[in-house]
Amino acid sequence: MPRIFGLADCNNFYVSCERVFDPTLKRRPVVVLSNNDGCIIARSEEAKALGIPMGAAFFEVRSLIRRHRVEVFSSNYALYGDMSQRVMESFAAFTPEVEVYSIDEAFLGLDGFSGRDIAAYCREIRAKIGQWVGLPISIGTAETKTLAKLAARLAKKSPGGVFDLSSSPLRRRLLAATEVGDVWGVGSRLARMLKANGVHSALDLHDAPDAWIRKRMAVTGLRTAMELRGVSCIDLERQPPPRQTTVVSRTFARPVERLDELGDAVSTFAARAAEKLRRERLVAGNVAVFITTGRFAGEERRYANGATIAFPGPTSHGGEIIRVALGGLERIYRPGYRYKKAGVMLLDLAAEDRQQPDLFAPPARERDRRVIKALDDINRNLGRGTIRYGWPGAGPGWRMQQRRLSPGYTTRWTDLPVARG
DNA sequence: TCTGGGGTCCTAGGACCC
DNA sequence: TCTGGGGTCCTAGGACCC
Repeated sequence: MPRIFGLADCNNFYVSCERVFDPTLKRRPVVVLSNNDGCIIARSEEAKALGIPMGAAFFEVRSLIRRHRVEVFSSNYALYGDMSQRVMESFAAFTPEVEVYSIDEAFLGLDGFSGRDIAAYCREIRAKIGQWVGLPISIGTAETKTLAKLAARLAKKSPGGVFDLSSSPLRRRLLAATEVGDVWGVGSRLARMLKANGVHSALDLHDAPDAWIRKRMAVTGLRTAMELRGVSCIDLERQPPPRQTTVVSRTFARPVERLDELGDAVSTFAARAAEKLRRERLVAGNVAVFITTGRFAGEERRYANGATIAFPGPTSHGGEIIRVALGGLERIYRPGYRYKKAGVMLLDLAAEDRQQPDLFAPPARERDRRVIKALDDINRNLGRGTIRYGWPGAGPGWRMQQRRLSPGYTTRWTDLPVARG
């Protein structure tokens, strides 16, 4: 029996959430802004029609917004998260197979309903979500997740907000009318490469030879092509896989220059990250801190750096995480720059109850890893080239390693930000 | 002046061990 | 000191997603 997947997608999710709490916003242009009110992250249909692009900097479209009296909201993630949860829980009334894919999307397993008119069933789901939660959604259905994503795009423009691609006699024609870059799994880089090679539509990719796809797009690309052909390669994931990393980072409203101010920010980020960890009963093995100057600084001197530090043992202890993160910050901070962004990332997450020390990691190897990590942090921010480094006492003579580093950058082992043992 | 935040996966290539 | 293959682990970098 062929699989049938549905993709349910909330329309203009953040804007729709705001409308639930203020119905006078209906049929008016509305946008929602990112943190610091920096740029546009959600638009109502009316706002899209005015030509306000997704991701536009707020200051760039300010006059347009004023002229057309667009309603503007700062984002309210607590509200959106709560609304999202209500929608996702509502889906469970219609199928036991629900994969929460993002804050505003879920894949639904609809196999069991093959005997029924699938589109009619989806219209029922849509009506009930509208009634129970007050949010408009669209649902696309097909034999694979990739096709269901395409179907959901078509559903947005269909009367009734539902589209079943599995039974559509127009399938080839619809694929031909879909830009290859609009296919799930084909981003801007691959789209450019594909177009340069004459693959313009989803149908072109569907028809391309496997060997060519494998060579140019790796296995993920091949999987995408197979999915376009109706062969399901990406299954539903009812339980989310365990989290591997968590990040708290922010762009500052104003440039920050002083170490103590950066320290305040980093402490806050570290504390939040630690909270996330404890909420999910996880522990972290490493913490990374990073700071950067602006991306749009023009002539200004740029600087970006990060440091990764291993905890003595896996931890979720807020105080410890803050302390270690601040230590990392001190290592990478350079005065005289205008910093625009900082962040703290917790790595190597594991379930709290299964933590055990790694009994098999010899100390020398641990040190080796830390040196390489420290160098890679430098490396990542400076570019390519080659350096050699080592330290005395590691066997006969110095142990030497090679790492790529930026041209023109030289260092001696004594320069390295590590303790010598 | 003002340009988001948080994730995952795949591959190539080096280190290391036998 | 050189030769060499096979396997594993690790990382950066590049790609993707919302």
